[in-house]
Amino acid sequence: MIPAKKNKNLQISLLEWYDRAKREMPWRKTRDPYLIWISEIMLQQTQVKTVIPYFERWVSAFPTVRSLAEADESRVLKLWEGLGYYSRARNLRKAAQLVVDQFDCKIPNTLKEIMTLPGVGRYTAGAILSIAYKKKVPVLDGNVKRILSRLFRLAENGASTSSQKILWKTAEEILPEERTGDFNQALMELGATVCLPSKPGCLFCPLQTYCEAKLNGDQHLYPPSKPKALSKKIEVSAGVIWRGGKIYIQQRLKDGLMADLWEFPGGKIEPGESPEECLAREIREELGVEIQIQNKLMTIKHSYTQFRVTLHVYKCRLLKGKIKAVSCQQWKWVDSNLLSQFPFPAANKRIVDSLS
DNA sequence: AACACGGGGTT
DNA sequence: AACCCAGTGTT
Repeated sequence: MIPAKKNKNLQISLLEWYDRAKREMPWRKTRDPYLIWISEIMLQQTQVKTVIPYFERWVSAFPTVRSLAEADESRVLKLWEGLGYYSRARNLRKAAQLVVDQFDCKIPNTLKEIMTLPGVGRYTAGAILSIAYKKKVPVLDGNVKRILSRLFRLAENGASTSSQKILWKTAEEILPEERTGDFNQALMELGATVCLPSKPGCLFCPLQTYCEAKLNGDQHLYPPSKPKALSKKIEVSAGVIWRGGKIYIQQRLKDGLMADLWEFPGGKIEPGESPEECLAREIREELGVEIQIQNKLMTIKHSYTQFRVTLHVYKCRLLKGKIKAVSCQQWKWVDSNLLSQFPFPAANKRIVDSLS
């Protein structure tokens, strides 16, 4: 809980700052729910500067919900051209038709109803209700998350569901009774112009005397950075080749990634290739033999620093050919209960564990 | 909870 | 080049 007095003072300071420092934006000259709605959709993941010309053109082309509802989709998309996330435009048109048909041409003014419109999630719903209808409803976007995290030293970055929940709750608690729409916009404005992600301008911040992170001098620690996105995903096949009670393994080259470790043969699945096709190809290329795939043993997901690997593991046997391994230091046929003596990379280790 | 969706700005 | 951004819908 936020102490009532602190909350009140903080609200006053922020609103004073907003009145003084807010930037001019076309949608700040209106309280038409339709126009507020359009602006909020356009502003999703899109910067103000980019949105302004699109908004102006849109208002001229579709000044009312009805004009949008009656427009051809191709014309709507043409106006959106270059703005990205095109489903926003398609949803906007669909939602406009819903508003005309089911809500008597009026943008709904309750959270429950407005969120039935395609493209309107909790953020957008909160923005429209608070700005256009003066309802006391919070918003939570990237800016507000960052500010709340710093203001209350919340170790939340919004990554998990529970973290989201805490942030929404806080966004609600902090809300003033009056001027809720301005207050919400003020939070976002502060996040966009002062409380920046990397270099927060605390010296110019109207909330500097309330901000727990600033008071502790550790504002740079909030919000805690999200775990690095595991950008690249790769799919790999590996084969457990049995011959007379023994299993084939090979030792990786002495340089490079996971040097000198042992592994099961296999490789990366190429586009359009099935895991089985991949395995047969890789073994043909690396060992010079043909194999028969008997059955799938397991699927392993494993994260490396730079990759997230899905490893498809198959039990196989040799069909024909004599093994002559390339791109490995040496190879061995090993009794399954001796496999664990050899060092394997983590993902391969899980195959070993299942075999012994 | 992870992912796709897009383009532009920042580091 | 990676990361971030006034998010939402789908799986």
